[in-house]
Amino acid sequence: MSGPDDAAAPALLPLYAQVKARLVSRIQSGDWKPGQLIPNEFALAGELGVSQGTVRKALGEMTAEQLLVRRQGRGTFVQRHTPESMLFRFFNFHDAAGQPIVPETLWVKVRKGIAKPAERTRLALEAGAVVVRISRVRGREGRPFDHEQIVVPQALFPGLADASEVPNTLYDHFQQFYGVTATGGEEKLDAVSAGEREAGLLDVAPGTPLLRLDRTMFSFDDKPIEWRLSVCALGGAHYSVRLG
Amino acid sequence: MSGPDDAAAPALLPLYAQVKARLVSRIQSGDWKPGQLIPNEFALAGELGVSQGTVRKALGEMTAEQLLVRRQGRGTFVQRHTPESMLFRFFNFHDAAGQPIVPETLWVKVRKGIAKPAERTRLALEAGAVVVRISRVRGREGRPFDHEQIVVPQALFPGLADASEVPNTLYDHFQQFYGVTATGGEEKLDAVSAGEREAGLLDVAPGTPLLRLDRTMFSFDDKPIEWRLSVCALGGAHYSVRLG
DNA sequence: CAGTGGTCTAGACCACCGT
DNA sequence: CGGTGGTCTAGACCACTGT
Repeated sequence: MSGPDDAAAPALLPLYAQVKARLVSRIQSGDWKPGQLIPNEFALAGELGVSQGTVRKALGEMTAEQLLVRRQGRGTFVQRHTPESMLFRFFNFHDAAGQPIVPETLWVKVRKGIAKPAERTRLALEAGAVVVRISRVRGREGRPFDHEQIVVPQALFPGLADASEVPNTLYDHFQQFYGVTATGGEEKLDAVSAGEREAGLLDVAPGTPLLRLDRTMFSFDDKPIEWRLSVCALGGAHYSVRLG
Repeated sequence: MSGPDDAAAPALLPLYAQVKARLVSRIQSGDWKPGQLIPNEFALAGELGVSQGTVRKALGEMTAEQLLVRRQGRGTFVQRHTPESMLFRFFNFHDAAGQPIVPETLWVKVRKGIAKPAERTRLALEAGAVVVRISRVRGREGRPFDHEQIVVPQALFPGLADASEVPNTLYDHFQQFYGVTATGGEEKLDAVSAGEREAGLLDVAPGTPLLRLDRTMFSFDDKPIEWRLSVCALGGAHYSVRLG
């Protein structure tokens, strides 16, 4: 309606980017919750004092980043993590036939402790910060597939270490119970030999080649929320990457 | 200018998608060559009988797919593969410090032959088709890093098998000399033990864990243009993946 | 300076959805 | 049917580039 500079926005960004930042912060703050229907384009445009096309551009970028889901005829919703959507996005293993692998948890142990230097670096924590460490073995069809060592800041997930059990899929649990949304991550892969301990956990012979994954997961503003070190006995399965 | 249905287009697609298809085909056919400046938005809009905004949407998608490069104040250009851009896009290895690895070719052998069943499947070839097989060892700082077995259809790259030497970076060479542009690919990773032959080629002990990559590369219309099987002795390096 | 892509607006019509 | 997102248009102004 009025003009390009309206409210208290000292930014030097395009209007649509400022609109996007405002909408993202509404999700980040919990003002808009996962699964919730948000106002339509015209309502947002009127409220923010910009045109509908500008709102559309902001919503389009947020949809591309998987923060929103738009459905013609229904409306725009905040993306809600489900076990299925999380596996599809962040679990890249497929079997020999190309079918996605759905892992089960075979064994899990949760501890609490003071963050070690390596953990502080990965999770951007201050000295003395408390972390929750989850060690678990996951499998497919009852056979062990990978051993994961997961570290998260306790401050983000209070009570996680004391819960009676840890859910099989973590990221949807993080979102639903702690309001922490995983938005992306970085993963580093290499190959290692199974030592005595991994061989026992994964039921393979010592020396078996394993795929090792070193993953850091981020939320909004690239804030680290999880560090995960996995070793996998693939047994005919593989890790899939799309190049583009 | 006129309306939504103008020329001979029996499609049931949005206008911008039809525009995009036409523009892609101009690149695919070689009408527009890599590095070339293409007409501006208004010229294309006038020529195709649509509005500038519609052309913009098509160009935007093509830019997102790395088919075009747009530079404010200069114009829109067909994306040109360079050794650097190809490494950045399709070579995901980084050293322990996180720096991208730039490989050299240490050893290479080129042969010609009739496609085997596995090769026919991967490259969608008919029985009796001729393929070129490239076997090479690449390294960093003179030390062997990976052994690649590359298979391409000879029909796409005539004379490649008879060339005096094979360039270190293939995809830019494919584009520049054969007009074949790699647009994307699929990669499957797993871990294996070094056998006698790989151990010798990569200068490691037999049994050393290696990262194996099985890659199929595609051009326009998802047409397969290359199958590549690599085994890598990482030695502190790693394969990087961005999750999102 | 002229030409290009980048942003922003205002309005129209269509396709789809639930009631 | 009314409401939503999806498409398409026409025009304006800005920011950047090279001459």
